Amino acid sequence: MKNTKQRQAILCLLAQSHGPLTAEDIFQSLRDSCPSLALSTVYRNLERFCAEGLVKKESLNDGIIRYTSGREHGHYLVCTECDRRIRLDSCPLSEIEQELARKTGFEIDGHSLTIYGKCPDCLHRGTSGHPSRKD
Amino acid sequence: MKNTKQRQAILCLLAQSHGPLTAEDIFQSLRDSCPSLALSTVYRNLERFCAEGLVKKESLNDGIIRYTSGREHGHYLVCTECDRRIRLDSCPLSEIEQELARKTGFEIDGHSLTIYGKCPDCLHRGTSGHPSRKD
DNA sequence: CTTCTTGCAAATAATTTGCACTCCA
DNA sequence: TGGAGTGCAAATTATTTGCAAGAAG
Repeated sequence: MKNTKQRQAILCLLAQSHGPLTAEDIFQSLRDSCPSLALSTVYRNLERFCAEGLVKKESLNDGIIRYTSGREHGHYLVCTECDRRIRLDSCPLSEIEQELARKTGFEIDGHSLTIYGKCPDCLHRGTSGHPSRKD
Repeated sequence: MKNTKQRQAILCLLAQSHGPLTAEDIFQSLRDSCPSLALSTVYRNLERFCAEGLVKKESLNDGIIRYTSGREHGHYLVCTECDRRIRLDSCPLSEIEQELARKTGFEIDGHSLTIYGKCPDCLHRGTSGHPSRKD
């Protein structure tokens, strides 16, 4: 895989980001540092990075794909009101996966786990809180 | 919420389905039994059902939203080659969620968990197997 | 009747693709 | 220099919306 400014910029941005980013997020963020960058290049490279395992896709049930730096294997507790996220550090699934592989004959590649809820702030604000997120 | 043919048909289909369905899936499946049905009606009702808690959304990282009958709380082991799914019956997360709620003050609403891998058939067929699924 | 729903068509939004040109190795 | 990579614009695909006509309570 060739090394280009665009690829560096995208990977670098993802590595520095604290949460998952959409293709559009990345495109906008790189406007300044890489003005000629095309949105299609972002998509193409993200797809490529996924194939190489450098980056992971996720989609939080709103149909929009978000990408995270590959090392960033993590699970989140996300607030359905304000989208605030808390990273969960423990991953209780490795044993389960081994068991599952034995039972089913699958070769397990990975998993996605997200827990949804309402954060304390949004709870106290009542259910009629401001709509800071679409879904 | 008024009771219409369309709504019955959609809910009924979801209840009988073994796996999550896309809006398009539902639209196609109901072609015969409900010829005048519009795709936008499917979307509108699915959205409505989600709001009422009758149906749940999920998205398997391909950016396409799938819907399942509400009771159908389940987790899947899905093959990344052929999309075959195996339902997992145990859900090891309830304890974890309780712990999490105590620690973070979140009110936990639910979670999504999907485990990815390659099923025995696709493994034996080699990695260059037929592309039966996009992602 | 009156309001909630639907169907249709047109509008968005997200993502992909074709192709000529550019730039890394 | 040659082929992988890019930008642009156009094409798809998924989803949403406006509005007049239809059906449920």
